[in-house]
Formats: sequence, C-alpha cells, structure tokens
Amino acid sequence: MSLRLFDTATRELRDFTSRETGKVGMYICGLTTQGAPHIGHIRFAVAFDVLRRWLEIGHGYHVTLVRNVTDIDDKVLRKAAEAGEDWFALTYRNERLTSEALDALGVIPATYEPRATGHVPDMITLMETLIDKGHAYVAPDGSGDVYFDVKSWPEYGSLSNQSLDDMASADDADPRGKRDPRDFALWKGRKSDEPESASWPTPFGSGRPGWHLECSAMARRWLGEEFDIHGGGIDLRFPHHENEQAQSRAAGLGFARYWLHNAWVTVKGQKMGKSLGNALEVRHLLETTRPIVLRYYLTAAHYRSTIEYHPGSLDEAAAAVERIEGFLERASRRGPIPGVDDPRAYAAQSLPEEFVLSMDDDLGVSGALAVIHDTVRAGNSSLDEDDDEAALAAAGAVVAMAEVLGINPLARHWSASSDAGAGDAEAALEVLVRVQLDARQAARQERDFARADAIRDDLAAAGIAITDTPSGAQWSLVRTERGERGAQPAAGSGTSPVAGRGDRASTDNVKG
RNA sequence: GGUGGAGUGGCCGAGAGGCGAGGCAGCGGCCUGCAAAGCCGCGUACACGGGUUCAAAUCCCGUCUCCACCUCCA
Repeated sequence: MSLRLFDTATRELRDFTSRETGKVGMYICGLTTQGAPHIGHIRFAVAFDVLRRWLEIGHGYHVTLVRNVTDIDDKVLRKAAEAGEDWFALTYRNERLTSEALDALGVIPATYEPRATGHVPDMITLMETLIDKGHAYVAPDGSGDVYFDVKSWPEYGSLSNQSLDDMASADDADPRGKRDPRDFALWKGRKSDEPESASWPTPFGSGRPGWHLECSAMARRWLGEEFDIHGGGIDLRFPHHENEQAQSRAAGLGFARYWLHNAWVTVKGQKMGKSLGNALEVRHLLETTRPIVLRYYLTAAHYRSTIEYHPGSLDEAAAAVERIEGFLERASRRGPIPGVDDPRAYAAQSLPEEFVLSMDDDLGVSGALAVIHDTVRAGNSSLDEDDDEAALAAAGAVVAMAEVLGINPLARHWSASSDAGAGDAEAALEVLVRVQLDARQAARQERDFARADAIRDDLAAAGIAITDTPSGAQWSLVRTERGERGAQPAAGSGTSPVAGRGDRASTDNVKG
C-alpha cells in the first residue's frame, strides 16, 4: 500500500507520489522568533518530524527538509523596542531557545534553516517578477510598501476555499496605499521610528520583508520552483499560506504539491497561547519532565487532531513510556535486542504490517502506538514463558516502531546528554546496590521479612526500585517527574469572551 | 456573514454501517513472604431529536454546544 496524506488544498486524502523518484522536498513554516517556545509552538515540528521519519524509514525517500526562521516582523521590532534591546539580539536568542527545545525533543534537525533576513535579494527578484506580470504594485503614497494585487489573481482563495467576496471586509483597517483592502504587503517601507538595522535597500525603497514573501523566496531558493510538501499549523492556512501560494503561482512557480496542516495543543478546549495565559514553555516543562515523555505526549495524537492538555497528561505519557521501557529493559537481560544499534536500518525490514498500514493511512500514529503496546504485551508474555527468542523479536520490533515515531527509549539521543562520568557512577552504584540486595536476599532466606523490607524501603527512598524475578532481584532508578505540573491559566481566562481581532499574540509565533 | 474542524466510557484518544483500537485510572484474579513489575479477566461509551436499514457511534434530516481562521501596523 502506498502512503496517503490529507491535502488541505483539495480537502481529501491523496496518494503521495514525489516529483522526483526517491526524493522528497519538504518546506515547513518554522517559528517567528519573538519569544521562547511553548509546547503549542513546537507541536508542528514534532508532527512533521514523524512525517519525515516515515518518509525516510518507511519509504526510503531522501528528504530535504527546509524549516525557515522568520527573524523579523512587526512583533519582533515592537518587543525589542519595549525591552530596549537590539531586535537581532532578541530574535537570535529565541532562535537558539527554539533549537534547543527541538533538539531536546529528538526532532531531527532540518536539512537547512534559512532566515528571512538572509534572503532579501530573492524577495526582490520575486517582487520584480510579480510587478512585471501585473500582480503587484508599489504603493503610490511614497511609503515604500509593495502590495500583492489579489484581484489580479483569480485563484486567490483556492487554498482556504474562500472567495474574495465572502471575506470579512477589512474596512476597519486603514487601506493606505492599497488598491483593495484585501491586498497584502509583500514589502514594508521603513518607518521613521524603526531601527536602520531592520531595513534593506530595494529598487522600491528601503524597508523590510512582509509577512509572507520570505517563505516563497526561501522555498524557491532551497527547494526549487516546485516541491512536494508544504506544512505548518492550521491557522497559517489563511492568510499566510494562501498568500504564499498566490505570490509564487502568480510569479509562475509551481510551488507546493501537497499542503499539510497540523492542529493545536489546547487547554480546556482553547488554543494554547501566551496571551491567553495558558502557555507552557518547553524549557520550563523540561525541568520536571523527561524529554522522551514530552515527546511521547506530543506524538501520541493524530497530527490533525487537537491535543488536549490537562494536569496529568504528562503522567499518563510517562506511564506509557515506562511500560515500553520496562519491557525493553527486561528483554535486554535475556540477550541482545535485534537491530538496537541501527534501528532505522532494522526497521526497514521488521515493521509489523499493521503498523505500516496505520502509518501509511495519513500517519495513523494512534493505531501505530496500539501496535507497539500490543507487541509489548505479547513480549512480556513471552518473557513470562521464558520464550526468549520471541521476546527479543518483539523487543526488536518495538524499538524499530518507536524509532519511527521518535520515541525509542534506547535511542542514543536520550542518553547522549548524560554526564561523561555517568558510566563510572553507574558501575559504582551497581556494586553498592548489589551489596544491599545480597543482604536483603539473605534476610529473606532467614524469613526476616522486616529486615528485607527495610532494605527495600531504604533503596526506594534513594530512588532505586527493586523487582524480584525468578533469577534474583533487579534494580533500576525510579524515573520521577518531580515538581509542580499543570497549566496555570491566568485568572479569568476561562471566562473571557472571544479574543478580539487584535489579540493575535497567541497564534502568530508559529509562522513561516 | 464566510471557511475549516470537533463533541466517544472516570480521563486521554482511535475508529467510520454488524465483531468494544490503545494508553491512564479503577475493580477482581494469577504470581509474590508482602509488595512492585508482568500476565489474565472486568466497561455494554459514542452531544440531542427524528429517520433509513435485518443492523447506526458510523448514513440522512434537523437541533444544540465548542474550537480555529477571515489580511502588516489591532
């Protein structure tokens, strides 16, 4: 069976075929680096990381993934001015925070991450083409703005299935030099109160990129005039992606062949957003939650479904992760888990059919996870029956499947950040704990259960859990997620009416 | 007003005409000195009202509720 993906542009599942055999070009709208990322911001990266892995591992494609950084926009300038900070200091700091968050969650780095500010010449080229073809114009008011003429492009609205006539009139906005209030800015002329470092010379005047042009310019430069997949959050469908498509197609470029959009992380049904006071920053959560647990949580729901966050969500994810880890740990005591050293290569030949079918059906992660858990159960049963061969085969399959989803507990990624001396410390701990376990075993043989339990309690207090097995006691470090957890929405956020139109801070941190 | 999406058991979350995905929590059992872990069993859920059908969570009609987007500088 072939991979089927839901294409937002056609609003239906389509068989995926790449432009070029064996290769996929994918562009996803990254973040506007105006603030520290919260888990809603990074969901898109996790969702498209799963797609990327599935294209590579499940279908053998070579994927070129471009994820942009929009490092200049109105909010960046405003926030920097408010903080009395250089805008480029603010945006670069947040870019690094974002990269750290994505690394922590095991998101494979993009092939390339272009920045908007580095692609002004490409934008100028695009604007000149659009002006030549009659789809864009320089504002006659001397502002230096350049606008796209939506009425000149009959397809405008096709991506979001809207017609110009039905769009809410934007007559509350000052049209300035626009021919039509719905025309959008390709380029913004510099205003007197904006820093000189935030403007670039063009044939139309000095200024800076509009909100949409950078993606068209960067996708063209790094992926070519036409590419396979364009992804991003569903709120970008309009206007951002609609405008991107209009700019590129009107300039004669093929642009994206498939449009994929992911849904939100919600709290009490509402989109997570800073301005709503319900945002959970990644770096904050990672102080109390293991990265693999957060990754599992963000991966577990289908990418087009919202993920509801509630206090306890991460505990549930932790329990599920620990179940998988527990099985792999037990299995590894019976022998080497097949494929563990190169799960991607092993996966290509060992993924259960049901898992493959689920993933091919528009990335059916939920069904895929069900196969993982079923395999864990069967593997545990094999262990109980001392059928090591079957147990290890199950473990290999679990590792391979988990690798596809980016939640393989044995992946080097999750342990790579450990201290260099961790191995030595663990060896020392093994000796010390073993002494305690021997003492406990002796006590048990003398039926001195009070003493045996006291030893167990002492170890538990130190964070060491012990498990009795027919072949003796095993121990492991308890993975606690300490500290307060849970959304702490600002008072009244649940009762506030619909946010006004200006209240966009919650959404537009995710944008390309 | 337009566009897109959602309402499933205590919670999360799949499915899309007939066999109750999976996880978490809970209950019972096996195992255990007792636990833990693991395994086995236990749920009669699909917003509401009609309808079609031998059969509806799934299809049709109507209703309600919720969410998202509707163009830089709100």
